Amino acid sequence: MSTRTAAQQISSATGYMLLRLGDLARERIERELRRWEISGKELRVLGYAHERELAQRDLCELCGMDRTTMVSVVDKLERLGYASRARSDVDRRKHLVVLTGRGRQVVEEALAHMAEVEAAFLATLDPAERRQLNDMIARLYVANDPARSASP
Amino acid sequence: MSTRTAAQQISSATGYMLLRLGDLARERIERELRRWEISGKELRVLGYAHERELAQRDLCELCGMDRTTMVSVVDKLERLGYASRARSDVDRRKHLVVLTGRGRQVVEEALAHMAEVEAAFLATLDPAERRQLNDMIARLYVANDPARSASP
DNA sequence: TATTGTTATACTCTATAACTATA
DNA sequence: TATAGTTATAGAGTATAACAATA
Repeated sequence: MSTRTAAQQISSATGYMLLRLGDLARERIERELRRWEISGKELRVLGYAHERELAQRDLCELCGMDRTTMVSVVDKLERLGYASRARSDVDRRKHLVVLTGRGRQVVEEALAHMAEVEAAFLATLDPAERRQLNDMIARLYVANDPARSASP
Repeated sequence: MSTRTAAQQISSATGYMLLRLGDLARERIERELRRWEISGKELRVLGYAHERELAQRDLCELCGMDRTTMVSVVDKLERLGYASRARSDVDRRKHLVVLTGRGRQVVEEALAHMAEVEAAFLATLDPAERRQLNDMIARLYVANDPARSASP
């Protein structure tokens, strides 16, 4: 039997620490992106729309987002002048999300900044540890992603 | 300049992978706790109340939770028969949260189960890697916790 | 008939403000 | 006057259902 209290068992569990560290990373990312008035979710949409012209429906699949949520995301990106909707000539039901020049600039600035923030976040680890961490996280994600293990 | 697309840069960032892995851990934890009809948040409250009789206000501080949120948590724990409120004799404003026998049983069952789930979650890592991961997560949390760096 | 996008609506989670009772 | 707890309410964030336009 354990000599630790229930609260200690919870606080020291790797799974719970992982969850809390993930929250810390999220909070940091969201805070840093405020200077461009966007959330992490919105940056992800901008990132996918940066290279190719994609319909809202495609962005929903890529970002794992509901189509009604996507409507409000694209509304906001239009309001900020980062993107605009363009009806597809091929299929007029589709609204392609096209980044503006400012939108492209925001993606590039934000990604450069996030790389700096990440370096600061990981500064307590040496380069070898950072590689190990990245590798372990990737393996854990693949091993535990319900989407991958869902009956194919 | 980078040869990777913006979307690739986002997806491969350690910070973002960490955030998503944390979400995966949270989803797994919440799913596994459903068999006792509780959330991770509620298990944390049960865990702290397991050893000592604490007032709702104390539990709020320990769990980083608002007092209005705590009211609904304790309401639910009472409804499930896992805890009950007892007015403090010392300070009759305070409601001590006292676990029932069933509540104690739930804490012990749930913690034992979560240890199994965690082992499965980390199964892709060997024991040395698991220790390294735990150590790195703890260091990253301390280094990046806003609560610790907030002007003392 | 199915799909894309939109709107209106509801639901969950959490926090703010106002209140009661105790100190 | 301040604190512990409660209630009512509001605010994000997201999802469901019904609808319009198009295929």
